[in-house]
Amino acid sequence: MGTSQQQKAQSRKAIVDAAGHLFRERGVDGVSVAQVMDAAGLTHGGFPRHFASKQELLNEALAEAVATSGGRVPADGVQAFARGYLTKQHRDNPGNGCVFASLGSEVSRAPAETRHVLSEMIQRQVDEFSSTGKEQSAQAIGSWAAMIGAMVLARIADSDELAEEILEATREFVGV
Amino acid sequence: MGTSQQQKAQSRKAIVDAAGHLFRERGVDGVSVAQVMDAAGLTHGGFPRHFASKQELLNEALAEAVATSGGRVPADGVQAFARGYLTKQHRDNPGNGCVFASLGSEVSRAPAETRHVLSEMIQRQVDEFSSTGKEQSAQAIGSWAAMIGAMVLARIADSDELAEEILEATREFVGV
DNA sequence: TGTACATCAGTGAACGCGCGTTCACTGATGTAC
DNA sequence: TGTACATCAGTGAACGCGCGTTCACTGATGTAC
Repeated sequence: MGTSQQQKAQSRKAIVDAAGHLFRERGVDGVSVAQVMDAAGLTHGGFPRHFASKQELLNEALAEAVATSGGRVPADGVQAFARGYLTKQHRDNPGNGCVFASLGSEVSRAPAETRHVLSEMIQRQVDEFSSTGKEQSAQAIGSWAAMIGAMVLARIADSDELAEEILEATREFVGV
Repeated sequence: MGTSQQQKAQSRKAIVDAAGHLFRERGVDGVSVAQVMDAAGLTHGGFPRHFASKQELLNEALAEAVATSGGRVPADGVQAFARGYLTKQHRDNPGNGCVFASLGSEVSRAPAETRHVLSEMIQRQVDEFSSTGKEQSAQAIGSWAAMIGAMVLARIADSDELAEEILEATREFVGV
């Protein structure tokens, strides 16, 4: 089964998309390359035609996931962003949500290259916040951190009441 | 090599302690049972004399780790707690630090029993905060979430400057 | 206090299993003439 | 426009490896008498 260059690009995109969603849902170690390929509609043997290793796929999937989900917080609209972030909808759908909340503790132990990809995205976010002045910047960074921590706690909580209590308190705390 | 009941209790404690530290340092999937046993000064074959599975050890190690590290935040001293939490010292020593920052995203996907152990500890913490009144409680929960999120971000950051910037901003945000 | 014996913590080899990765093969793509 | 051929995306079987777990064995513990 040969395939055109266009089809190859589509396959690659399907693999990155599937990986981005599955990794956030089940963790990097909780998803095999074969499962990612299966979700992309392919068999696992074709994987090396697109990526040298699972690690390389992870780097790309994370960059893509941060870019296309709530990875970027507008400096002048942190509170509006928080309103959408601190929700049951987000809590129950990690696959489409914030990478730092779903994979944060895992990627802090990832190889240097993977950490670097995310570190640069954090740097860019902090820089954007910084452009608004020192005090506003601390407010924005602190609120961002609170959102991430609250989502982590809300997802560990095994009762909806407790999860909602945490999200509600954090909404109030960041001024939503 | 037979061993007394007292020695068995010591071995069990050594295993739980080693697991608590290693899991926080390298992640649950990043540490094998054999490595935990080795760190406890034993060989892996003796593991089933103490725990039915790695899962069961994880439950106990997490409970112990939360109890003996910064798992419990005093309701009337959140800011004092934050001062010790939001430090380079804590960032560089996950093995002794906050379980939610080092394993938060992993355990949100753990089996029900594991999540339950941690969920109860979160509930107890939230309840303690709640005893201080509604507005103070939201402040405390929000600050706690901000500490956890900030530590996650600071650990992903691959430059000390960026990490310090995040910790400093969050210190300011929570009023330290 | 001694002696015989059952218990069981700990050892080290072995187990099956799923993983990331490799590879011979296939057949459509798309270029050369 | 046709024809011959090299390329290579994708398939499916196979690879070595580390994992959690199991097990026969050992010898000190500590009880029964």
